[in-house]
Amino acid sequence: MGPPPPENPPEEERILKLIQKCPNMRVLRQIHARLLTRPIPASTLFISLSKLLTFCALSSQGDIHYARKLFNQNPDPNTFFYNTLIRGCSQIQNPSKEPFSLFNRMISKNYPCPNTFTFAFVLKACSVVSAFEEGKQVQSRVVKSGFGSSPFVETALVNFYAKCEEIQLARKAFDEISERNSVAWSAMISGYARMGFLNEALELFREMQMVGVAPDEVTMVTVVSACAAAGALDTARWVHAFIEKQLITVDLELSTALVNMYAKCGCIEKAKEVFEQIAVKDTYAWSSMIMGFAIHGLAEDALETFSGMEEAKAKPNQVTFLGVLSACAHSGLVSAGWKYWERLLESNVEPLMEHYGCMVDLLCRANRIEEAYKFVEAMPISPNSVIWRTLLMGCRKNKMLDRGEIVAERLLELEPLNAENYILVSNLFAACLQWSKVSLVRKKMKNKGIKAVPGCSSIEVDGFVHEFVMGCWTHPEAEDIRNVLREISERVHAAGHEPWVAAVLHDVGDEEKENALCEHSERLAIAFGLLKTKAPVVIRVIKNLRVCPDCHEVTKIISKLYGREIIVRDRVRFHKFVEGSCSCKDFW
DNA sequence: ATAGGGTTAG
Repeated sequence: MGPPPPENPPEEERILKLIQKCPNMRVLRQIHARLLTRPIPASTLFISLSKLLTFCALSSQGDIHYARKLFNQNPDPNTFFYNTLIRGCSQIQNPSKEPFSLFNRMISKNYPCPNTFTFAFVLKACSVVSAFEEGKQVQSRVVKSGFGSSPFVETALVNFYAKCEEIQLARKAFDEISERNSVAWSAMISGYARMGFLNEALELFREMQMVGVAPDEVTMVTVVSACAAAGALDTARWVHAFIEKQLITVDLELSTALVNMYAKCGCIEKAKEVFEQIAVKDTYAWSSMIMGFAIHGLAEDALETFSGMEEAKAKPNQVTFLGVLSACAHSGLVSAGWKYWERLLESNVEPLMEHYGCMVDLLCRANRIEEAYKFVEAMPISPNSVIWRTLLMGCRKNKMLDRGEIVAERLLELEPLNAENYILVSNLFAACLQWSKVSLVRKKMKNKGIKAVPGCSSIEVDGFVHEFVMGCWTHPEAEDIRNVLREISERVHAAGHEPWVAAVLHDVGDEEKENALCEHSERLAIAFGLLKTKAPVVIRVIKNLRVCPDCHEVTKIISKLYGREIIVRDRVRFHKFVEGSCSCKDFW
């Protein structure tokens, strides 16, 4: 028999014990009330309130409103109080610049003094909302404070610049770190990955290993994402093999990144294989797979996967529904699309602009332009330019001049400085043979001095990504590429293809228009692929815009004439050209 | 108490 438990432990001990295992807000409120009504030593009260604040601000069971209340009730919040609230309110659903205001309050009152935790948290908070100006102010305080050499602050700074897409500044901050650990390397590689700079990301990854820092699973996620963004399959396979050889833990995040990588690199089978090996799949993993099927035009697989997700009791989120709806759109499954739209409305997921966009796309691809227009008119949120462009593309395809002109007007008043819009409107008029209106649009565009975003295509050869910009001949092997293009042009012409010159906006003669078509970036990339590789190697091209109708036709013909499989990932989906036809069945 | 990671319409 041990000693009997003390019958009346002191109140403060009981309270500290309660806080220790505080399970939810209800209990927390009770504790808080007790703290305020019982006589408790000041030091205990102080520790208790700190713990309560930490729970409210950071626990998934917490409540940020209550955290703010606790903070505001404190007449003299110390640095820890500030830090905790700064961190807490950057982790909520819709974070604002509130963390920066809190930081500013410390600075302007000159009390309490920020420490390395403060700087790391507030920089993180700025990165979450891409508050570039605010973050720069924090940075200048970091310099003055002398905390600039903390590895946490240094890494937070790299991450902040990277998230604001200030990649040069990120690199500068990274280069200034004296002791780089894997966290710092990952932050920098992640920055390159998000910008789609595969070559830079890989170079840094190699350098990291050269200086003897071991990559971990987070590093690999960033490298895998870089491969996905670039659509570089050879490198992707190498990276996957590296992960297996180095026995790097393939956790849920890395698995999901791999699924996405293979899907974005055009290897949907491999994506599926990785996906099926995930033991417990969460919403991200399911969504990634569904989206993968969608961009490959495999609607049935996408919808089956969605059913699997429901059976597995994983909760679909906004991205999941985007995948399902775009899968329906890409395959012309109108009634299925409506069905899932209903499901979306029934769920707790709030439909975003993107979901409306999918529905408009679904209807337009199925040539139900009037239905799509009515759908847009009934939208509870004001349609954005993407919605109008989608409608306009539908009008162009169906040569609906009157409806198209109405849509064009809405589009141009909403976004009068985007070259893409003028090109689209001009294409509508060209499709309807309204040549005088075509030249009017061109003039308008010229007068406003608007320049089109150039088409840009890339192809990976021997582990290096080669980029081609429309009409740009700066590649070292430009002369050889030009010769290949000339040969393609002749052979395609001999096969009876007539170029679709309406796709060219320049005020030039037909022959020049034809030449301009031949300089579309995907043609340069494909020509380079023909030059540098031999069958059965698949020519894989990534393009920043959508494939133009003429290039789509020509690529089909090339695949037949040259006996090459060509896979083009454009802005919205994959096109797999084999033996003269495309996997999209000309529906895109 | 700190820094780096996965899905996102046309």
